[in-house]
Amino acid sequence: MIDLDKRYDPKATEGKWYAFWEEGGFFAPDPEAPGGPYTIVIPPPNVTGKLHTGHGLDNTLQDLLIRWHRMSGCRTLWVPGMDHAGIATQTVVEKALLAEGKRKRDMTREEFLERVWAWKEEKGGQILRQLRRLGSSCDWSREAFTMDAARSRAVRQVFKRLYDQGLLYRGLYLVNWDPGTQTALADDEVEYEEEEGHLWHIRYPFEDGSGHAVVATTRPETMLGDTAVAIHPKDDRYQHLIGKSCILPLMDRPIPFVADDFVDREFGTGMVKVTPAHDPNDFECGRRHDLEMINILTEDGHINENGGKYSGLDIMTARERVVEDLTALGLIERVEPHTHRVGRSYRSKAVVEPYLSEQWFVKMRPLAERAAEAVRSGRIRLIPRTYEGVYFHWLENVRDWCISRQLWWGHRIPIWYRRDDRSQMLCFDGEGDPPEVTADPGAWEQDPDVLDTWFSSWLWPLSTLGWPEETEDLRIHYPTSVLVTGHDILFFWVARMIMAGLFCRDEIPFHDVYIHGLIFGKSYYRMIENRAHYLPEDEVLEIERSEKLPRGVKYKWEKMSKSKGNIIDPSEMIDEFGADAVRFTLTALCTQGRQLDLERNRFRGYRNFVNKIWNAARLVFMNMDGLRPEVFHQPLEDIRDRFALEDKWIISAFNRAVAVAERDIEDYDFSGLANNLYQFFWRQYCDWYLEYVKPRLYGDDRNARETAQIVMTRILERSLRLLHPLIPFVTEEIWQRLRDEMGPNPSGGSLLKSESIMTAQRPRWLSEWIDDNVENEIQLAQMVVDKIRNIQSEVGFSPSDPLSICLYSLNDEKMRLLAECKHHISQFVKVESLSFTPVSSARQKHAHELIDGDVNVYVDLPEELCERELARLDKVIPQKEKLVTGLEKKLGNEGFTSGAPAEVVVAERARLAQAQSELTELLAKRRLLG
RNA sequence: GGGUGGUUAGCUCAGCUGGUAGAGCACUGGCCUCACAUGCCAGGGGUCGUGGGUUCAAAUCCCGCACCACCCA
Repeated sequence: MIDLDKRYDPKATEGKWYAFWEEGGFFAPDPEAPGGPYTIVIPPPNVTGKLHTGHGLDNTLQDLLIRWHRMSGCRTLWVPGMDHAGIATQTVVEKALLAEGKRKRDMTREEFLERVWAWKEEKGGQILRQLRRLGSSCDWSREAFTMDAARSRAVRQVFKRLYDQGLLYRGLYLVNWDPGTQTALADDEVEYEEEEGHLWHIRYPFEDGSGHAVVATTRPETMLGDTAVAIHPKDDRYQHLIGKSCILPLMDRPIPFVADDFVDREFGTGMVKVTPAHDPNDFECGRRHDLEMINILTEDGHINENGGKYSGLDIMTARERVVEDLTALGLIERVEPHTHRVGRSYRSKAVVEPYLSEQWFVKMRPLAERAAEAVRSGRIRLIPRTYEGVYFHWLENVRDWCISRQLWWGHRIPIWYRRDDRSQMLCFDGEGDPPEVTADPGAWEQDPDVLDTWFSSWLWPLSTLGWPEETEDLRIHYPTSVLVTGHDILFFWVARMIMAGLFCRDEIPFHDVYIHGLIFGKSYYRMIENRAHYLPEDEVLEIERSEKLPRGVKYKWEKMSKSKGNIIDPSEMIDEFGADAVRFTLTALCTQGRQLDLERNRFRGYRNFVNKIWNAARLVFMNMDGLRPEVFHQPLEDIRDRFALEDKWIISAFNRAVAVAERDIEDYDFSGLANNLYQFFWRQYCDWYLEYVKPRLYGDDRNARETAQIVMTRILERSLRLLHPLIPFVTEEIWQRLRDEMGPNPSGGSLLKSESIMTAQRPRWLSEWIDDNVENEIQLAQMVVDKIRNIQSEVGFSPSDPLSICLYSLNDEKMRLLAECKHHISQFVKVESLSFTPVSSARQKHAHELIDGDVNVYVDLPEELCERELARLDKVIPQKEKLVTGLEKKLGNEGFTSGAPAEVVVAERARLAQAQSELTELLAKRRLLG
């Protein structure tokens, strides 16, 4: 006999099985697999990253799909890897150096990069170890890194191709400048937030001395670089100013008025100062009007020599000085409080400055058109489809992509300039230096910048499979099957991968894109003086434990962040509840919403589910003795005539569950999948089937006992395989115990044959096993039990009191069925006597229920409980009356009887007839008792 | 300002090819029933954001409004 503990202990099994899988080589694609390839490439986490709940969700879903398809017979590959994360990694290493008292600027580039690599080897990639704990079945032998040799080659090659085709250019452009890390950032790397500031109204005197214009600005110091004042061309107030000029205060420079319809007439005075070198709108305006672009900032965020006497000041000081000086000149008309959106570097948190500089760009238009077409034509599916609109909108308005970064850590731009004539360039995609440079090293220098990290990750589906080499992996596994990711990187990653796939190989990178929501946490706060104060961690834990909200404490759902105290660490959850519970929770959480709200308490509920499975197995194993392997293994078809009603029923229900699960997987309905499997296993298999089966297990009929053993064990085994993609550890643990006991099928079948459940075949459903009649019959028995239990509980029988029950129907078929289900009923309620003869209502006092209008359930009532039954009737009768009147009204409406489809009318008539007879019974009963 | 999604039980969400509502958790009451108290049984709880429209019939389709969230300016 297999002996299981009373409770499932994840700690005792998870590490063991992961090692078993990994050492057994089960993660690699099986070239013998009968099905086609199924491939996922992991969205590469940052090398600096730690596992957060978002990763947990993303990778749980991928592993679920991977395990499902592996068990479905596909040649399945999940490629893992990491991203070198330019800025993030450089920042981390710089901090580590600082702790040793060293600074990057005191080191050579080579020395610094050596340190970064050393850091990467030693500390990087923690997240991949955490993914293992989650059970991720990636093929680690194919682990890729965006900076490794193969991936670097791909980067250089695509750079050169773009360069050769004229899709790369170097230009002066307004980029997002991070003065903290001193690099340009992509648009997506800037986070905007509302901040309190001021709106200064400044007077700019007209050149002819006839008065002044008033412009409003949130950033007065930028006026040092103003080269125009813009007004709306249709603004009647200022028509006379077009073509004139005013004098820029402090700089004493004449600047023209220009008419441009980007001006918002309603905002401020309707006049806008134009600083083309420091504001994106102004930059566009400057281009349109051919304005001078004056850069007033240095790379580290100070005013440069173009700022006159303000040069050398940092931005905030310059702002104060400028305002002081303008005030002294009487040129500040007024100042008002103003909230505006401030962009900050997602990495350094420094305020991002629009900054004019020379950068490399990718021309996006031609790439974008093909990327849009791939989705429009249906070659790539976005799931949910609602994202298509957003995707097209972005591509239609896409701007060129700034790919240079002023960092040391990253792919060095493979461009060499001639020192004496920088317009002469070499682009080289080989290893090391180009031949021209080797021949005359002194004459050339390489571009000092590196490429945006996304410039390597947009190649990810290609480069991880070996591109630009035409490898076997590439041939078999490209295009990949699905990309699973959060909606936050739809643009800067998903869309660009589609572009890269089409550009490099003329092929889409994946067929499906499954886009899930982002996980939000519950943050608790108190309002103090109109400001939200977040609660400290210990107080949050206290609240969540007690599940009571103290007075004055409120909560809201927000993006997880440390300052809000609403982070849930998946590793901690694994420690506390086990990896299976965490995976199941995240799967069940994943509805189609964009915001997925996650509470700690949910993990506990699904931990309980895992434990339920364990205990169901425990029951099965405790009652398996005497079941010989060759009996266990025989095809269910062969013993079909031995099945009891409940055996047919659970087999039918199981097949139905598999069919539903298949549909859920096809639809990427993960929460639906989790819920359906949960319902099947707990509500049907455990609550009903395992109870139905007990009389046979404990009875004397050896043949019946054996049949029960076979069916309950086989359904358990199939359920384990069905559930395995969601909860791999507990299913493997139970399955292996069963396999130890029963061994592989002696006659060569596939049951328990494979070494691990993860390479066993997924259960399939057969329509011939689904039997509506059987399900209806069992449903009747269950309704009888429900009614008796309802009476028992509501009327106040003690559960230990045996009941005298009578079931009666005029319908012979149902009578036969109820008689057949006699042992089912007595299994669920304690029975004194159970008879099937008609009862005279007058014979004695009893509680009564009617099912389907023609099955009577009578329970004999002791005198002292009559009043309780009366109370129950008083509750039920008005409900029934309401139903009857409602239906009568509906059927009395001629519009309904003539307008609605005939079958609907018939069904409603039947419902009414049934409700009426039930009501009559209830009223009669009430008279008798009252 | 533009766009997208949402508003259903105390909470988180299903349901939406139209026929008077479901799950999990939470709550209330009863159970140490021979797998499981990480359990078992029963129960309470919703005029489906709001105002219109289409229809015999609307949570479900159409329009307006309010509020929330996210994305892009």
